[in-house]
Amino acid sequence: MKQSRLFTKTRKEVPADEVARNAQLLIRAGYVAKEMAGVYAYLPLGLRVLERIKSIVREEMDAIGGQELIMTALQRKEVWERTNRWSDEAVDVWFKSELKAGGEVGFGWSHEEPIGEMMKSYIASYKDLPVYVYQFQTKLRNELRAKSGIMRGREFVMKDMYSFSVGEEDHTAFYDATIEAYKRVFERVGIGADTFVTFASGGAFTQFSHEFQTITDAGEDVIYIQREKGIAINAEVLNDDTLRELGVTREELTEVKTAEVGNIFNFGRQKAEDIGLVYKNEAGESVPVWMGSYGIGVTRLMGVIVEKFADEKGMVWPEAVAPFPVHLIELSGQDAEIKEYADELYSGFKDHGVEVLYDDRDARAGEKFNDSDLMGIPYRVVVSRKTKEEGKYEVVNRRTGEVEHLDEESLYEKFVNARAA
RNA sequence: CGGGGUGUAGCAUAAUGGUAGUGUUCGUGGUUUGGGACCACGAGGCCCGGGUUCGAUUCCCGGCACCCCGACCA
Repeated sequence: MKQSRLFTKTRKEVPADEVARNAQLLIRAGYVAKEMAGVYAYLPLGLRVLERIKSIVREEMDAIGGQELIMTALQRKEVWERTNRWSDEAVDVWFKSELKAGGEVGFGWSHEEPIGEMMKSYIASYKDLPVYVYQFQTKLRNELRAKSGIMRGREFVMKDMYSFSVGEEDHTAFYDATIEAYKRVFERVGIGADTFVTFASGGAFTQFSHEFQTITDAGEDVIYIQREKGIAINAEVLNDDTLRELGVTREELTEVKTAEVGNIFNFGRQKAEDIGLVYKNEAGESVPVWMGSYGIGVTRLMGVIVEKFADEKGMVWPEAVAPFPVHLIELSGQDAEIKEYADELYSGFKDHGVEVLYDDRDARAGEKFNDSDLMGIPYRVVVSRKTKEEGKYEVVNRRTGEVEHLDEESLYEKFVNARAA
């Protein structure tokens, strides 16, 4: 993509109404635009990152048998009344509205009730199970206070998956498979080393739920970790009973600040019983389905990635989620010959299937370099009079600053299929 | 929801009871060209409603928005 055609621009000034580093950088670099408190639009560069993350999540969910669908944003009041979660006392983040034809609707802050309700139409027998479905959807939550940029908004994208199983054994197997799939997701997007499967409060159905917590000062949670044993405990459930249960002592735990990037809940049979989702077993008896719910905050994950890797110059995207793998910069000045030379390389990248953001703007080197640093594309390829005379292109690693000089073929080789690896 | 703070140009900011200055951005011209270069000219602004006042961007009241701390976050 030619940067001269990109409608977004960078800015030097930090927005006065943002304290969160992720929002400051994403806005300055033109990845997102703030619509209102806690609500952000995703612009072309930001959308690319979001889609990169989604495709990784999608691959891993598909790999464990997930089937993608998309539920509705508008939800029926009756469905939530059935589980006593329509009232604002029970759920304090509801957005609600009225139908002109009469009656009330809610804006989806979660989808476990509606999806369970819908599944009644498709699950009748043990032969219909298991079913694993997931979606990427915008959730709307009427938070009293939005904060932390895109890490905690009133509108955000979440991947939520729901499992429907016949018995505890199948249910637990899938629950465990999801933990592994989530680990792969966080590994692939680059935060695996600092992301912990964390014991957290379990809600009504089980003693614990599992959260995926990533170490970052920008987070809102506090957890205690024991790296060697791979154990992490949310501060909210840290007590003597928990410690004994998990076989750790308080002394060996380290306190860290984290952001919750994923969580999984085991509903047992309770949820299905509440909503009346039953199947006939082999004996012909009606039995509630075993259910689980599994979430990944996609936009929050993007924010966490920004927070974790940004340096003083701007963002630094891991290759797997970067909007482009390569930022091509031409420093032709008024030199038409160099411009043409750079254009050819741009075409060459396209011919090799490498997605490139090409800074073809009539701008000075400093401006282009600063913008490039801010945008955080993993590799910068520079074309100038100097590189033409040398017969090699300059390749700079955004994260390490390491510089290579490659000829055209080595350059293509470096980036072709780089993302598959 | 409790407490606190702020609303001035696209962005970031200053001053002011007598209609506002700077930086950046943007436009034009020129000199430049490997880290936001320089010069000239130009464009662009006081959140909304009410009150006090001869006169309000400024003071007062209300609203709205935004930010911070806390609470909340199945």
